[in-house]
Amino acid sequence: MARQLEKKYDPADFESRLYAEWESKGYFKPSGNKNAPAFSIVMPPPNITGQLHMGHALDNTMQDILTRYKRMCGYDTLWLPGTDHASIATEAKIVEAMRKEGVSKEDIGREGFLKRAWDWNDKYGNRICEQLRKMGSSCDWDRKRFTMDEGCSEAVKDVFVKLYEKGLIYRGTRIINWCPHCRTSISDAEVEYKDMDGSFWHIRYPVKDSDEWVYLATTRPETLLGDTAVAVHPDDERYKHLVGKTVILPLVGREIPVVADEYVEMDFGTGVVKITPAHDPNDFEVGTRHGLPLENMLTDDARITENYPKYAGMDRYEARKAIVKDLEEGGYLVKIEPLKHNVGTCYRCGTTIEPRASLQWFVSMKPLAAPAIEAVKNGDVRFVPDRFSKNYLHWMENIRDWCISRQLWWGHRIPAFYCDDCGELTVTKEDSAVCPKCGKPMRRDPDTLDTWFSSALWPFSTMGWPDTDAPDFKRYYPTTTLVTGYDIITFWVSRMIFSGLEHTGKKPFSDVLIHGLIRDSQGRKMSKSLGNGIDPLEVISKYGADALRFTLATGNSPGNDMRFSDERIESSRNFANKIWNAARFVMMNLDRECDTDNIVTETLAEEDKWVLSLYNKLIKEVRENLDKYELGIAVSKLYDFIWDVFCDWYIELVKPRLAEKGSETNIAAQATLTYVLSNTLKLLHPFMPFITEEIWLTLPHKGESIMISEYPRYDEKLDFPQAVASVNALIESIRAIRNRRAEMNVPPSRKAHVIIVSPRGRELFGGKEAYFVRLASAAGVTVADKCDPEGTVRIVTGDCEIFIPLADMVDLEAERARLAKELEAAENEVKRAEGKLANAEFTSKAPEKVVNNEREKLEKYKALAEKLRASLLSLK
RNA sequence: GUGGGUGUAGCUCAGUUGGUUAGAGCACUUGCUUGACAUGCAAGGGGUCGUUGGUUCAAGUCCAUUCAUCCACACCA
Repeated sequence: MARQLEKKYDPADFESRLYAEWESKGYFKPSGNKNAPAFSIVMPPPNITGQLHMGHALDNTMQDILTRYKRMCGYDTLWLPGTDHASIATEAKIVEAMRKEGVSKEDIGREGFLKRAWDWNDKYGNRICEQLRKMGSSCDWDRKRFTMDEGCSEAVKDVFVKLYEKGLIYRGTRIINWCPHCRTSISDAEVEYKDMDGSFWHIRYPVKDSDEWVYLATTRPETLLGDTAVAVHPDDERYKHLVGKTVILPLVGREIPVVADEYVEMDFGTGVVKITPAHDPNDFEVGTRHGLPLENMLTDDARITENYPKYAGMDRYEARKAIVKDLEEGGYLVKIEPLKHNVGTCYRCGTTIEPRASLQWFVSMKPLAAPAIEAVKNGDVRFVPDRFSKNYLHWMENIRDWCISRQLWWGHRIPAFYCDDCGELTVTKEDSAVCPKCGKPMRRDPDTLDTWFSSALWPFSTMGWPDTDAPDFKRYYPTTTLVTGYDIITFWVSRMIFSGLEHTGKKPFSDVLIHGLIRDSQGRKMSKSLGNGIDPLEVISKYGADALRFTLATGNSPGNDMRFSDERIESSRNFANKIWNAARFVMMNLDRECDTDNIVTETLAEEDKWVLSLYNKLIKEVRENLDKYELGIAVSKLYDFIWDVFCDWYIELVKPRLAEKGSETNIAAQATLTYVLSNTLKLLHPFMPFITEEIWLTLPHKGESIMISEYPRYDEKLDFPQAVASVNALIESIRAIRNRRAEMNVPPSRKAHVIIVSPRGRELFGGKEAYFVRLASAAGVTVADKCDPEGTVRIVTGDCEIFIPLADMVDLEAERARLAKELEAAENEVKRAEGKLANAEFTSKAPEKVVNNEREKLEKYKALAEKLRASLLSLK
């Protein structure tokens, strides 16, 4: 053997070494085999500000499992990595760092700021990629992209100009969500609503030239400054006489009209609503219908404007206090009620959003949404699990126009130019544009685009689009599967779908595999503020990447959250350790080169055939599970096979034969051990790439690496049903004997006398005496035509009876009780089966297989009950 | 308000198109220095699958009801 495994399993010994080898040998690159089907995934690009967290770890483990599996199945496989410039998050981070230096954005200007941002990207943008390497991610790093690299930027410009020319991007004044902290607009999707305690202020406005008042209530009294009307319902008899009249705005003295609008609900409150078109989406609509002026009363950082000298410069909450106080003193305040209401907050910084009328760029969504809805409805794009298509459709069907302009510097600058001279607006991909109308130089729009605008193009902008002849675009687009969490379906998945359809005419991917969140051991979200996050890198350094990946794959069912705990990661590490030691055992018993691609079946013992059959079944099931994205099920089957079948039974059964060096049976045992181990490692490789490679390379093997070997295929030549039945019977008997000995507290040092089996045992266990000796503490096995029940403990299985001469240890009373209990259970089964079979409905309607199964079971339990009865009798 | 998830052993969770006696890990009890592994081995206890009803020959699995819990979206000033 070229190399032996270290005695102790220590993943740090080999994980990074193997990764470097794989990468340097180019195994992560697509095979380029034109005859093979393509399989492609684009990695959801992590933010350049980000550090690897458990969410990334899960997402990338799942992608890597699929990629490695498909690669081994012979697909031409591309997993394309990259990073996202994350405009708002990155900008906030840099501004914060600058604040500590006492420098502001304005101080250094746009150029200076962008330089800092690019420096940041150079310094930290690659950090997360290094961390993904530690996970074992087999993505093609040579194809790594960045949302602001040249190609992606070109795609963004192209898309913007095309959509503008089609009339699907427009500029207009609308109510948008304004974050006073980030000082930018954000989209509807970026607003998080939180329940907060607030108050309901009831106030009254005097009607002009009358002693009447109108009573109304508001959660935001300070917006009174921006009121340009009050509204009532047109059918409201109480207020009909007021419509068209004028009320006087308290504190301000502005005269504003009373308008009639159906938006007002008569039954709610007093039926009168103050209308602040510049600071409320609904009021904006009312304002538009009635031609009301927009009165913007707040600055960018949510302070009162100079228009209201008494309050100017106060922030919105200070102003609220001052205004309430003034209202009270002026006799306008009626009462204050406590109220819980939902307040929109910025998803990045948590600041309360200020709805604000503002001139921004928008994408007209309705026309783009229609085909995106259709693609999911007709199954062209499939969500796994399916229930998420409902979320998606709900979002798409109720979609509003997408505000895409951001008052930030870090990002794709909007390719729109304004001529200050003639007022012309030009949208063009050219950078230094001259006004097409008057030839004067133009001023570029200072705003940048929403980060998600470029993310939406990711599946094709990374493949060379807008060049539709780009080789990657032609070969790997549309991609096969997108793997992501349910939390960004609206942000990202939906936008990729409509963008792909609109710009490439094709869906961006066929399947969307959704996973849940990783929670802590108490089920809480991992968050910085709670400090309960578990760092995947720490887990890797302590337990290894394989253990982390295995933990993330185990119990992974699509769309569901999972908890992460020390117990689970330890159990995964123990599994890795188990494999390691099993492999060491196999190797120390090898004295010849074994063929791991083929196995000669003629000389195999029954247990060899047994393990091969179970292995063969495993291949079929694991492949089926992986094809259906059932990663958690596949991995638990591998676990059970390796631990229970291969280690606990097969290795134990085969041990005696390993001592018989040079014999035919010894050779067969070595061959089977090696064959099954080596190929099971292949099955496991997508889940635990490092340990499987390290062991596989040490075993006899053909080829350079397990990761480019062929994934095992089901082979009917390896099915041996008779051997399976026979070895299962053996195992059942050994278990039963152990069980009896344990129950009777037989000390392990005490070998039983020779075990006697009933005649049926001759066929069942002929030649298998050694197993009983080794595994069931027997001194030997004899077959008796007629057993002496005196002085033995009896064990009855479905197939035969076993007698152990341990009479001196038997409490006859307890023995009888035990047999009686077993008999009762058997009789109950007989009754149940008989009842079922007596039911004509069952026998006629149930599938034949199920009925036959029931018949066999009935026979089995009848025989068992019969034997138990005989045993009981003989004890009397 | 609308939509959705979850509820299975003490804990955390699997359970694939309905079909043997419902599984695992951890925890627990008992016994083992078994020449691969104590990160281990063997044996064991522990569940009326949230409730009630229905469909079916057959329900943890499908339908309805209800309770609990979580989430998403939308929100009336």
